[in-house]
Amino acid sequence: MTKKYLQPDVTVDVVLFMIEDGDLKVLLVEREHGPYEGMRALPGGYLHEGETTRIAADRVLHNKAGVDNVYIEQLYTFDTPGRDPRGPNFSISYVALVPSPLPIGESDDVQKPEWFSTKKLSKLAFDHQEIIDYAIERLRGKLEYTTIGFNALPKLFTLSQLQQVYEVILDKTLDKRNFRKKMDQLKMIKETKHVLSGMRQRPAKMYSLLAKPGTIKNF
Amino acid sequence: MTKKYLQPDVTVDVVLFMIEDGDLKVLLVEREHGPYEGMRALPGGYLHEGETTRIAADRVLHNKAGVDNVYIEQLYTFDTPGRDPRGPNFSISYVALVPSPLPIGESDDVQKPEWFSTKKLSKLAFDHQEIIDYAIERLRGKLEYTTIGFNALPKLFTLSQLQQVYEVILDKTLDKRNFRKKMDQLKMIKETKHVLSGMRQRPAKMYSLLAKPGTIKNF
DNA sequence: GATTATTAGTGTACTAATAACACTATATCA
DNA sequence: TGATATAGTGTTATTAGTACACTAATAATC
Repeated sequence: MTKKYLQPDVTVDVVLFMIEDGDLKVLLVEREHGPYEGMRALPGGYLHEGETTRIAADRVLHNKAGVDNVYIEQLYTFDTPGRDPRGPNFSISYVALVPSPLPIGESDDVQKPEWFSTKKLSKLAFDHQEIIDYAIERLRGKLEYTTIGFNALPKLFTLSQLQQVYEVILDKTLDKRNFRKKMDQLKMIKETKHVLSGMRQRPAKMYSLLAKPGTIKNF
Repeated sequence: MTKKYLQPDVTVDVVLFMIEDGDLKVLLVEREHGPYEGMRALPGGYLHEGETTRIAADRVLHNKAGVDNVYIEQLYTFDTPGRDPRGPNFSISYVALVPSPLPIGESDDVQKPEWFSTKKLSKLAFDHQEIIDYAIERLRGKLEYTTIGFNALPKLFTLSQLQQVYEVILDKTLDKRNFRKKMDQLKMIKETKHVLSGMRQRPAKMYSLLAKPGTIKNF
């Protein structure tokens, strides 16, 4: 094919969220060279030959955060002209939500990935702030009608932990009794015989999700 | 930049919906050559130099359907390997919803665009059936919490027409009185002094949308 | 071992939203 | 003028959402 049409560079960027210390945090790396050197950016990179964007996103998550098999979905394709000063570039972005505490060790990547509160971010490289804002919006939307929120927790969790996931993502406090009533009538979680104890307070019952995360609707 | 990374061809495909005869219809063209020759496909094409995907989508709509300034939003980026037998190809897809009856004349494009009911489609080129299915899903989702549905109607419309938009997209019948009550309490439309008459029945009051389509939430 | 601090866990009453349901009004057509 | 077709209109019952305060069980402290 003769080059009559635009063939942009394709990068894949991942907005990886985690909930920690009652805060919604996002994983950022430091740019080592090129445009925006020294600034914080979303973990990402060029698409390799033979890769789908989904596989590239998995690779980025594995290399930068040391996580595998996490919830991930395609977010949006950003193609504003000039978003990369080097030339035409599309960012196919993905959102992911991983459990806290992280089950796997940190990565040995050189770009020092770090978690930052989404509430106080300094100026980021490229249009990555815009991408993060859009990702938060998507996360909030999906929280209302899917089981996406459970991805922020390990397999066994307490109702207080679950409520905190909702509170942090929606950025508002919820009533404890109403929240539990809702969870009860949705019949999506089941009590286990485990308790979370040793925490200077009454031990909490632990629950598990009945269906696969991300599938059930009608919250 | 040396070619170490994948630079796929980028096509933009548009899922253009319209409601006609109580049916959700999608605009398809006939492929004149290349793979899937003679089969029906979504209107689309390669991205030109200097174009954003959004501008390319507008161009496709203008050329294939003769419509401008319609509601349109990015849907998804499809990149399954082998989706185009000619080589690596990304389809950045858009969904659009246009009013019926169409305010503008048909296009003079050679690919004879035609409207087809989404309920009975023959086998389509590429993964376009998958794209349409996903577009319908998105349309249904957005109908619940945005004013996207109003884009299927002209500026003045009757409540029965509006209800039909909801019924056709959601593929279920709605109760007339409950629908009107809901519209009333949402305070998003206002009565005009126009009526739609000449239709072998009692003339219907015409209404207009108060806010900009696509913006308001909380349906 | 008694006291304190901390979070877990529970029910009721009020309000708002949704769902089910049938008849009259006004035009066109024959 | 009678038939037909769609417009337009309220009430009741059910379900979901919201507001709100105390007791329970543990760890930590003295």
